Amino acid sequence: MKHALPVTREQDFAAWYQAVISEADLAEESGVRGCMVIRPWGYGIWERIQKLMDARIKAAGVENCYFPLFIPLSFFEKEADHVDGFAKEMAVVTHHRLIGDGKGKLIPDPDSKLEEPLVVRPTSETVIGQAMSRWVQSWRDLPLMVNQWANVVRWEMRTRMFLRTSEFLWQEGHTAHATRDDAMRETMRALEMYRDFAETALAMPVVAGEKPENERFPGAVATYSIEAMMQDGKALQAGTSHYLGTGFAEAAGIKYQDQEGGQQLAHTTSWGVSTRMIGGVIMVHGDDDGLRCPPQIAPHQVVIVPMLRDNDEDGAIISYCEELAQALAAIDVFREPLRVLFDKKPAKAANKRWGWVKKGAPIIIEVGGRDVAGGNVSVLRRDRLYNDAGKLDSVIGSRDAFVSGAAAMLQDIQASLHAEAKARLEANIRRDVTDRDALAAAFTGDKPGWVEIQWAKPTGESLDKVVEWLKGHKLTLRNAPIDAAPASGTCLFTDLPAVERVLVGRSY
RNA sequence: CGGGGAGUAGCGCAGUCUGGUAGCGCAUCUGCUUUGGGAGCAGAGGGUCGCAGGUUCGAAUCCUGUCUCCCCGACCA
Repeated sequence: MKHALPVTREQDFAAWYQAVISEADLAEESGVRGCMVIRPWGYGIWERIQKLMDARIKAAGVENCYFPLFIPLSFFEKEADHVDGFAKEMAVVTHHRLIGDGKGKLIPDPDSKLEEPLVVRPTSETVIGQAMSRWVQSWRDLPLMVNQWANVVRWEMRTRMFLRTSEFLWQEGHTAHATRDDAMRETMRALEMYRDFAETALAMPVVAGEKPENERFPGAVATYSIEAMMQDGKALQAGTSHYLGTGFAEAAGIKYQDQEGGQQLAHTTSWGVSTRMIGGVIMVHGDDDGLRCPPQIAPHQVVIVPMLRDNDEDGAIISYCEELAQALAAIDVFREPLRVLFDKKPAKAANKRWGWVKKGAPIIIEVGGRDVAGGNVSVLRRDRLYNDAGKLDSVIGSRDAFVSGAAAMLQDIQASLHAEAKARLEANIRRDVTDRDALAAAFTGDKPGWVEIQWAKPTGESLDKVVEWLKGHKLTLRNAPIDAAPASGTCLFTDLPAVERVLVGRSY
């Protein structure tokens, strides 16, 4: 069977991933290390993610705001664990002016050196904490819940488009609460928001759980994540929510006067999802013909491609398509107007069709002269492109029937993408491994999936030993699923009674 | 940041060892012919060979430096 991409998932998953990004016009290299140009189709997907996530954030009573890109270096020095975690990957601004070097080049003007270097934000806990210390005076000011949509920079050693870029786009929620319980409730609310968003909007099944101590956000008391399984079995951390305790409040001075008149430190949280989610969508839903974009986040849900012949029939085809587009745009699906594009670009119809296949438009409609004459449309569903004979499954049917069923078809595509991914996730989590040799053996195949094991939740040196053993097998602890079955038996690393279960897997 | 590979037309590549001022395929453009479906034939346009120095009468080719990408490792909310 001929496929649209030059390489299949089976042949080389990493090369396939890059092929999807390039062939679907999602993003491209920028010439700056680890930084990508997000092209309109990729950015359109991000805008959809923003729109749907932003609604959920606001529904929880969190308000949007914006903080500066530059953070004074000294802000990071106040929280020791936090600076340890980020120091190695920060971009720093030290000068504010350029001068000619006399040889036609520009260099930073030594006279323009900043008194205090400015860090390009890797995350904004410190600067937002500073503001919170001004905004919070009384118990009546709590909870304080803000979010910002922003870009951040982390100078990672090894970058991969969407998955780990030097600069990336995200939202970061930051909240301050009077009590530990309130802050924990918010931490779990954000986690559940992400879990539901991934499953519903992205059709991407995930496992929500608590990260082990060694995987915690620098400075956090507890870190929770949603983990998604890619088609090669690897795990992708697709969102995180942190309970920060009072450490950041202490560093920034977020204190409030309680009802008894005493001074108390606030309990803070932070949580975020980023453009990494797009990488997850690619690796969960993509196939050998490109991306399969879940309808909820597809910039165009239905694309109409006219089969023009440069003859007298063209006018009729164009008006037929325009009327079809209008009829579709009047439909609501997922509680929003259906997004339809009539692709009038002057290109060969077959090339346009394959272009939309690679981009992953959920439904591609082809309209030729015979369709117009018969009141029909040719429908191609991206989630199941080929029929049993291995041919493109382009189904000719009545235009009116298609229009009245379009919303249901999009919902069906969203559901079938989710079901397919969910089945794969469940089929690839093993729960029968009880010793270390078996654990290592479980990861010898090509697509090993994950293993859920009994876990005594060791800490400190005991945990370090476990992590070292795992590292020797290229494995990591993903998270302790919050909805896992109760622990039973002994931890295969420590031989102590298990207190919970934890997922082990390879990761991105 | 360590080891390996690579940067030549929009894309994919050859040419580099053995220096003599650039070639192929796809794409693009034009014309003709086709057409329920990623078309055929003919012709045309497009590159200071990643960048900066150096050697040389002459550099894609040799030397030095540098940037970016890919793979493995280290690192990683």
